[in-house]
Amino acid sequence: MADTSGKPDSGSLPAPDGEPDPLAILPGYTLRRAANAMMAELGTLLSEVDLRVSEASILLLIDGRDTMTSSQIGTALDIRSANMAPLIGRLVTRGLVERVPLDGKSMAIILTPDGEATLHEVRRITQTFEQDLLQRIPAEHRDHFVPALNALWR
Amino acid sequence: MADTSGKPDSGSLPAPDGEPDPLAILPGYTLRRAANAMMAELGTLLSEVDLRVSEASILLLIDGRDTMTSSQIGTALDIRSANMAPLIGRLVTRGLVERVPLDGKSMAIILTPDGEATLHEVRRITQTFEQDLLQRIPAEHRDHFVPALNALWR
DNA sequence: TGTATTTGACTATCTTCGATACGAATAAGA
DNA sequence: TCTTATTCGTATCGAAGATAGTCAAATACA
Repeated sequence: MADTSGKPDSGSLPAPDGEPDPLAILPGYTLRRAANAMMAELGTLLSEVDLRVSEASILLLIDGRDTMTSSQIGTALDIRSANMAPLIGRLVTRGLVERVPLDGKSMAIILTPDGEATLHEVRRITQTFEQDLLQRIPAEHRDHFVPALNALWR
Repeated sequence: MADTSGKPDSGSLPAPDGEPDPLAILPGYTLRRAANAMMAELGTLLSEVDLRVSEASILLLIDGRDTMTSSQIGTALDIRSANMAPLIGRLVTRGLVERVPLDGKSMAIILTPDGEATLHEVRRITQTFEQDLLQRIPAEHRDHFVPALNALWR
């Protein structure tokens, strides 16, 4: 930082400020950087309720549904059933959801009262987060954001 | 952000076809899904040259520069130095880059001839990928995509 | 009805990515 | 010289995602 640093900084070295990241014009690269930055931020916010992004997503998804199985949740969120098991397991251990037998093979994953209370906090956190995210996007681009993203995976 | 006044949403029926993901209107969620989908796709494409996305990014970044240290690369790509070490190590092992002493402490990471040849393949792959990505976005949203994303992290 | 296939939940294990914590060597400053 | 900074690197951890495969229940069908 200090201009007296021993860094050679010879004439051939591009100035740190004058040389923009040449990758920043690549849509895929900016998509990755933006998603990483936003998910890191959301993760920090959600640490307040000791939940990870994927866990919070599950709570948001199953709210108001009482017959969603773990495999249906996995299909909706694109999480393999092998990865759903420990995910649901942790939520069960924490008393946020419970498994209710549907037919002897399938289990419905439903919110407990504690889960509903936590979900309330999750909604508060995510709504603030989503609002802030949109606010950072210049107004003229804002309405194009979600439709453009949805075209990439839906 | 939920549009409570919008569509009746078919009531309580969890119809397999008619039940859209209620999270799909959340900007942060769509950002994550789109980025995951795109990076998985790019990863598949780059497996042709046996490189991961982060490794290809490094090659693209250091091309034409001969005094970039591993810490400068890490700063540019937002990769911790602890994670840079094995990343560079693998590229060195594969003969794509080499470490050149700058001043006895710092090492410049530069492309080898093999690295330049591989970079040529990487450019071909990523250019096709980036073009395809943009093509998937409806034309009226396309020009807003990169500016909106850049507002989130730059 | 009886057999075969599919499905749902789960375990174990592997890979990638990112983050800390720490150690060694060099450079810079008191 | 001694101390502090920085740089590079190690070891290790955690989250997320993927494969392979077990087991039992549900379903399809001859």
